[in-house]
Amino acid sequence: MDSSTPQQLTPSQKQAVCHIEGPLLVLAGPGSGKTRVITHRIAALIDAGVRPYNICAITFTNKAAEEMRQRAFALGASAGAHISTFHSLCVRIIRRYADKAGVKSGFSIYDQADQRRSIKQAIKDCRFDTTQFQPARMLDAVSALKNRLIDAEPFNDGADDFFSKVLAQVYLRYQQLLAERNALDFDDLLMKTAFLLEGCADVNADLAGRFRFVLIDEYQDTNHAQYRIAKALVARHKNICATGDPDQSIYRWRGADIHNIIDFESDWPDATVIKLEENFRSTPNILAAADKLIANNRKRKLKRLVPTRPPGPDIVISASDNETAEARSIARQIEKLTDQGAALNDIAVFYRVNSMSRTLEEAFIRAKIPYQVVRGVEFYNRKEIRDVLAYLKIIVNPEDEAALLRIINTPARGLGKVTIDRVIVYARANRISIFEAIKKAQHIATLSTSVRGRLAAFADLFERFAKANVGPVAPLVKTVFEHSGLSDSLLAAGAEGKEALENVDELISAAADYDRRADESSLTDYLQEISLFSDIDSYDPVAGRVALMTLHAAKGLEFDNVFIVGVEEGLLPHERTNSHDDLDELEEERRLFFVGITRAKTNLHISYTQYRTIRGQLLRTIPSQFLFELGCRFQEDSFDDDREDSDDREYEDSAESASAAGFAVGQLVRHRSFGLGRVTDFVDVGENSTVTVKFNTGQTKSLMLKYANLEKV
DNA sequence: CTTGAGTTGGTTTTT
DNA sequence: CCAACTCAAG
Repeated sequence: MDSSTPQQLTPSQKQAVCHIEGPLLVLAGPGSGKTRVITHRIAALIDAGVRPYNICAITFTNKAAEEMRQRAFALGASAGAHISTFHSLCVRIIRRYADKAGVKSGFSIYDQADQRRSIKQAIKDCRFDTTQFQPARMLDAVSALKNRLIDAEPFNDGADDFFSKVLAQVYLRYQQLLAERNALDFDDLLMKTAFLLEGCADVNADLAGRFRFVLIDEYQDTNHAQYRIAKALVARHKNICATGDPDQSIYRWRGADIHNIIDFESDWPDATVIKLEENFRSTPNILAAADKLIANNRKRKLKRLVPTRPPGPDIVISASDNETAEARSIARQIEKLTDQGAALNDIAVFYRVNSMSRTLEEAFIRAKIPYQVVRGVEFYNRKEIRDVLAYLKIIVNPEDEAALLRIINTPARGLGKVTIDRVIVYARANRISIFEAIKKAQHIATLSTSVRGRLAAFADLFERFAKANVGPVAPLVKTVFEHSGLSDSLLAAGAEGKEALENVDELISAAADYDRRADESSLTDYLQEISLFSDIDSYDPVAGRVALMTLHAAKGLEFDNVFIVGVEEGLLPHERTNSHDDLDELEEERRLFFVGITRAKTNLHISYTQYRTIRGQLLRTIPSQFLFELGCRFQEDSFDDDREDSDDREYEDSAESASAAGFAVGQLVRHRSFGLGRVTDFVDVGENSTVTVKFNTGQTKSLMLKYANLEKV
């Protein structure tokens, strides 16, 4: 992604590459060639005689890990260094020391949906009301505790107020449920690993002994658990190299602790700190705006943005009436860019929430602009995919009740709620798993003969799947899909099931990809790998399509042309952040905008609308406070541009009122978007008359009378 | 036991 | 607005 970085390393980059022994913090601003520094450093370590086996590099996403592997390899660093995300590293450690971690190696990794079901179950089991104690809230609380490495028992011991006591019980039960199901959630992966490293001398000796050099990227987004893991890993050799940028910390809400990077120097008193302040990516105007914006944050480590590129085009800030007009306007500008020779790969559109992609997609489809929505987990969240995966999970982990309950009657096979309840009662009474109980269906007195037969057939199905679970994964996925009856039920659904069928085909090809890539295919490994799949992993930078993604997903990327849409109060900063009373949250939203802005190399286009439909309701919106912090002039002609070839009804019927009469200077007028204003100029040239209005918002606009829909007041 | 209509409630960002 | 849930009819 660092294509803009010059060939030669700069002095400070070289310094960061060549520093070998001892703790090192690289404070790297956006576009400073940080990735290059890390890969060069890996190569330099190996040049200096370090065995790749002794190097551990930790990245933020699988994508970044894959890229780093390739880049290090290209620099001549032979394979063998461990390069992965925190979570993948944890899975490997836990699998190796499964006994000590208290799981079986085929453990399931619970994603958000599985976690929700389980916590809800836990709340019910504890006889609490799920409306009073919302599952999502409880899950957040549990997650926060795990991120701080507070396990259920110690938390329970220390719980003194009412809510803590409730939470403690739910937390205990939740952990119990996961243990029964041989499952770990994302936070468990980190917590278990931290406990293994800190509590088991031999595990620690093994890993801290092996990794002589540990490199951690995006250190500003590490949470406390990750911090403790890192600390334990480098305890022996003390060769930690952390890189990051406090100004790009955007994951506070999921436990990231900015103090990890802010306090690095007090944490490691003999640390060397190198700042990479030169920016090789963006034009000076973009950097100036980014710098002015981020200067509004109080909690930061001061760092400059030093431009190295020649000046480029102005940043464009434009307004549209509504999100449809905004999307159309962007489509039009993309067409203009491609006409001028821009590649679609070099164009990206960022937004705050995923739901905003839809309007853009519709506009791009109409304009026939190829695009890709970067949202990887979406695919794995599809019903049909989750169903197939549930079958696969049960093959490696029959105790995974979340998976089992999901598909026991999918497709419908006459095993409804009543039957399942009876099986569960039997299972609990005999202290066996539901899957075991199904196998013993003939002993369950409460069941009819026909139901017993159906349960036996179900158990038999998995008997056969287990036998087929050898070698490559793809053929097994196919077998499961066909023999489970899922295939038939989708075929029976006709046109409705067509898309689902195609998705499953895609899943099978993805599995085949895995088979090709893996040294040794195993279903366990495959399932754990895709559980850790991230949104950005689905991004294909050479696809020849415009990239659409959230601001969060944009981290680490760069594009020649960047559009940031919906920069409005309530959206950015987002209303759910309580940014009114919580300064920290407001600052995080500002950093998010900062990240978006600094992805742009040459053209940056920021837009907001006057009206936006949110959850089906048309709302009046106001420009984000952040816009005024950029120190840029707002483009005043942006509305005209929007409307030029607009085919919206609302503009057409405005023609009558406009043609009715001329406007005198000083006339008070109302515009449906801008509100009240006073006419400062009027050029009467018949049909194409223009009127200049100074609006009460402070903006002055020149408008085509026939489109402006001005109302005399 | 299954299905579909109707209701309710929650509602950002993601490994 | 949408997903998850409830409940009654078949």
